[in-house]
Amino acid sequence: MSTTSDKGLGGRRAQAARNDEVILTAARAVFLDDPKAPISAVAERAGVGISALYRRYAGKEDLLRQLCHDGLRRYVAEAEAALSESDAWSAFTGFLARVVDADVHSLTVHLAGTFTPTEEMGRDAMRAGELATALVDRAHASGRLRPDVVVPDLGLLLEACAAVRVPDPERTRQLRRRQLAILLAGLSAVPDADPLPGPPPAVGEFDWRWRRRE
Amino acid sequence: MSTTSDKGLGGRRAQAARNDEVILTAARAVFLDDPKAPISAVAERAGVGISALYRRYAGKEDLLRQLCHDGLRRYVAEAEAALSESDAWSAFTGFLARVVDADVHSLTVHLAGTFTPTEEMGRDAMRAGELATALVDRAHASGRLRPDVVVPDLGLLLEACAAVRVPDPERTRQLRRRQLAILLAGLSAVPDADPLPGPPPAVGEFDWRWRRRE
DNA sequence: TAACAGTGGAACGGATCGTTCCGCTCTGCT
DNA sequence: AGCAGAGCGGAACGATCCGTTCCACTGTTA
Repeated sequence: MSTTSDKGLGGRRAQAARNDEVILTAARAVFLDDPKAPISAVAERAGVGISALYRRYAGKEDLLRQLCHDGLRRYVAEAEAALSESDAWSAFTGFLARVVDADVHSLTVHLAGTFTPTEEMGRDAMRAGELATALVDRAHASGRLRPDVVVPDLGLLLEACAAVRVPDPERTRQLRRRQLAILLAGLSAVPDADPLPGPPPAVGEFDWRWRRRE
Repeated sequence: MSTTSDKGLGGRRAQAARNDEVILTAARAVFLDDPKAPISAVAERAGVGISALYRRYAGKEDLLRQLCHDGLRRYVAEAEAALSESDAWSAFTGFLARVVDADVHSLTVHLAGTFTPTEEMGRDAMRAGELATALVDRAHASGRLRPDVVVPDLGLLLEACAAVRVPDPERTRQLRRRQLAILLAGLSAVPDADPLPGPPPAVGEFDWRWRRRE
């Protein structure tokens, strides 16, 4: 089919393959910064023309969906990795730190509602929920997590970290780690703590995010 | 000037005076929900025409500035009230709870950058900073606040609470209170705690929010 | 009853954005 | 060598949205 190998440094084909990644990276950066950024901003950031985008994706919605699904898969992968650790508490905290670092929350929740989800995404989201439950259960069993913490509290926690945002990405990461440390300290079991107030968040309370917006 | 008293139930004058409040309330609700909502959404929510808005404000920017300034004044007022309390820790936590409930953070930070600020706002912002410092200092002195917490951490904390958002306002308030409780537990001094990671946030690190955006 | 403050909402002009389209380049096969 | 076409850049188009202006109308005030 070609005289040069598919992965070789050859001309057009390799350039195209490289663009696949360049475009996805640019899209991630741009849409993390502003979920309703124009598609032209992605092309500009990637240093390619608009048609290079439309050759790969049917439209904006398609690109957004892919990005979101990637984030969801990352979440699932990190959760599975964490569940294979032996220490339940460090699995729990390590998982959260990695998810916060990768900005998975912005990729999933903040992009949700801007496209119609696929069935596979639904399945992955369900799997993510199961894994999160397992992680929280194990943390509870270890006695290090305060008992009145429920699974949906994780969503609130991730939202809180994702809300921290400064122009420099690396500095953003540092500040989020600090925020996470405070939250984890607040989530740690202590002997004579006041119970957390209000009805705890329920799983169904955040489904509205996935319904189509605007 | 009028046969009916200015505050009486008389016709047009009273209607206009009532609209002043109705419009401000609607604007607050709308722009809290979406900082870049169109001005027509405010009119619709208030149940008035667009000209009723333009009679009172020179333009969108003017309205946004007023809203933001009101939020800033509320912040200052709550801080002053808190500083007059005797118990430093309950002053600190009570202040945060009231500011979170009033959604002052969304009114100020999230609206900043959409208008050119006035000098008076600059002065009020400076005063707000001084009051926050006093509140944190007193909390430190009481020994209840962990020593490595700095003043700009308050901004991160408020951001984290403002990020919690569900369709129902009252439920949003409850969930934010829960989030605040977790964060305050994390901010409480405990004997053998790991120090908070990373370089602590600095005051100047968040000025960019007040510079004009887009 | 004349003047007018106050109002609703249509209409306008500018800006933005998703998508299409056309002409060009350079590759890879024959 | 030569050609078909994959891949690409970016101008152009049409739709939408939004801030602001404008005008006709209404009830009140003097």
